[in-house]
Amino acid sequence: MFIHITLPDGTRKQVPAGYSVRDALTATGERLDAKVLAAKVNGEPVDLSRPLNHDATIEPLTFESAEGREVYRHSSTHIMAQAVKEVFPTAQLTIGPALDEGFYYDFAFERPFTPEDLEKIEARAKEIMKRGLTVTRSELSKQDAIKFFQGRGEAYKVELIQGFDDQLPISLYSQGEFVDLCRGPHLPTTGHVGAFKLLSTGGAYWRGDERNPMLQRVYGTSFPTQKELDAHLAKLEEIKRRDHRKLGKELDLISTQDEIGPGLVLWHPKGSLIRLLIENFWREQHLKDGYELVYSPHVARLDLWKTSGHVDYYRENMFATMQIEGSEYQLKPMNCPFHIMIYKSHLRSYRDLPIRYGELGTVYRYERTGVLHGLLRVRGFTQDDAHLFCRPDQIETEVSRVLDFTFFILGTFGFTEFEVYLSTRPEKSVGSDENWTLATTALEAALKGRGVAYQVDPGEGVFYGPKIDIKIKDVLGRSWQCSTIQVDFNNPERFKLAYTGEDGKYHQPIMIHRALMGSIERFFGILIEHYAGAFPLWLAPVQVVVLTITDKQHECAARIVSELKGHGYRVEADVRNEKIGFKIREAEKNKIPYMLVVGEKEVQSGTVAVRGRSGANHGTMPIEGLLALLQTETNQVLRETATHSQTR
RNA sequence: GCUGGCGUAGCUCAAUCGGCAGAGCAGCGGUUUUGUAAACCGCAGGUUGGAGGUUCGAUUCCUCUCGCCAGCUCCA
Repeated sequence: MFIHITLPDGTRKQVPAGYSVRDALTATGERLDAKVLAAKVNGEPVDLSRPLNHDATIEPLTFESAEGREVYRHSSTHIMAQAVKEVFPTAQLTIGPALDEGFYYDFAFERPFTPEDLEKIEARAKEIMKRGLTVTRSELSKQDAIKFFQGRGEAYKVELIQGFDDQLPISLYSQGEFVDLCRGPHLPTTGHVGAFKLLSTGGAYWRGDERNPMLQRVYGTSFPTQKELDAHLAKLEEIKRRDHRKLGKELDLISTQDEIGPGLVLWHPKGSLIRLLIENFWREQHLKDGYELVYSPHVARLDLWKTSGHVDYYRENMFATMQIEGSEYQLKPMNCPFHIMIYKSHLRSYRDLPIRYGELGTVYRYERTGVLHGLLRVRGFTQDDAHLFCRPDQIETEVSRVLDFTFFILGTFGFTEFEVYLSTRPEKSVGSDENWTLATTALEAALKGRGVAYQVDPGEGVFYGPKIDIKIKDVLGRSWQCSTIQVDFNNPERFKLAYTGEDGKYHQPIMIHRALMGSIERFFGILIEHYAGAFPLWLAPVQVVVLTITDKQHECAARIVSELKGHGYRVEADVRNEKIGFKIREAEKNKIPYMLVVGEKEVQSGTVAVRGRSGANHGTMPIEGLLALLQTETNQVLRETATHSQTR
């Protein structure tokens, strides 16, 4: 009996039934490309050794595809698990999946793995790769599989299998003495992994639940070649080099201090200046975009948060209340109730809507100590918050506006790639089906209307309404959650918000919560890493530094500084009794965009020698030339701003 | 919060077995007047995160506590 197979290029072949994928691919004498790791048969990833019994389309998988990499890393983690079992026979297997850039495996073991253990495991894993063991798949009934793993003392595997469907066979993969429960597929042999490295260890709860026992997780990664592995390791180094905690300290931008408390940030003058520039830009653009800016207090009566529902839904993340003159007050975890109260301060007409209140509002949230992280996760932070009050029929337009505005604001900071998620109704939620459908449809329509590609996150919405989350991609390709746009019908109800309609009757407005940068602290942390501390000219705390060769140029330097200051630039002069190399080194370390070297020659000719950050030589020019250079660079931001305003 | 690791000068790091706490950079004082990423000499800088304990003696060992780091969980 013969079957027909179809390849991605449209080629069709006839091969005997029972041929393996590999045989089918090479049936007409072709050589199997060494890069082929596994294959997708009728869309399902399978081993190359899988027998084919029916007509099928076959798509070979290589490391180039995400699915191919997953197979590769999955086999890599099996190799690591085998190494662990060989070196530490008492370790029990649990689970070990592939990740986007590597893999991990969780083991139940009596103690944490040490760096020395890691070396031993890695050495053994490499030896297993050299052995080139054939990886074979087998199937057992659920009962037999349980017996098999019980016999091997793998209690966690037994527990996993017990949760599986009784009817379906359980697949196992073995290589040498090592056998693991696994869906597969896998590489043909352990020799197919080229370059392999273990990276770190850490604790992880069994099934991710903190009530369960702590397992020992080992992270690693693998690539076909050492060169690719080295490139990946270099990227990890680059991430370390850009760490905002390190750069924030080195550049004297921010600090956190024990005496003040964890997750509470001090903004030093240079960090504050950058923040001021960001905030000024933010305010200007919001005013242009039809927002009204407001301020609200940092504490308020607890009753306010009872009304808003935060006491019921958010208490775990709130600081403790304080007793003032017999009533309870609460440090604010959110800005929305205040904006609502401004809305409520007088009657609103349908003609007033939409109303857009924006605030750089500082909130305080109690976060568990273990989650705090530099600027990215803190306990006191400022949200670039806004609340839009609108009629149901205005949701779509408002969301469209916000989308445009978001991409514009984030684009100004050099973020041009985004991941957009639409989160729909979760199980625990309030509100009518009509409202949920209305809001979700409006969000979807807005996304489609702006031509934004998005993914749906089912059930990931907030309890009070659906939302759009926007993640930005930084220069290293990492994604960061910043922007969120959330529809809310709960708070208008809780606070009894109303507007007078055309019909003279009261109607309930819809609220939209939105933040673009999310939190200024977090956004700043991301910016530091995105720019590696080398802020663009318009954000650099010091834009230009004048470096004198000898003290004969002091006067000239002072003149240049005052002239540039007159044009609004942030300039300093370094007239210390130091060699020019020393001054340049320091300016480089401070990542100052432009250095003006002024010596006898420049004084004579009335010019400056312009050196850009990282050594760029712009040559010698008169001050006017420099001003033109600076202006061109800052104007770029302004021009884009103007373009956005025109489209409004 | 949980598991593990780590807290020494402003910063980066030393200190053998429990035996006088040290270096580089930064700072300050001098010398040097210098041409594109570190001139030279000197001075000063510390209750070794905090509290308790063991010991003749603790940076070192033990207990507690605060903070940081990695991971888990959670999230702007």
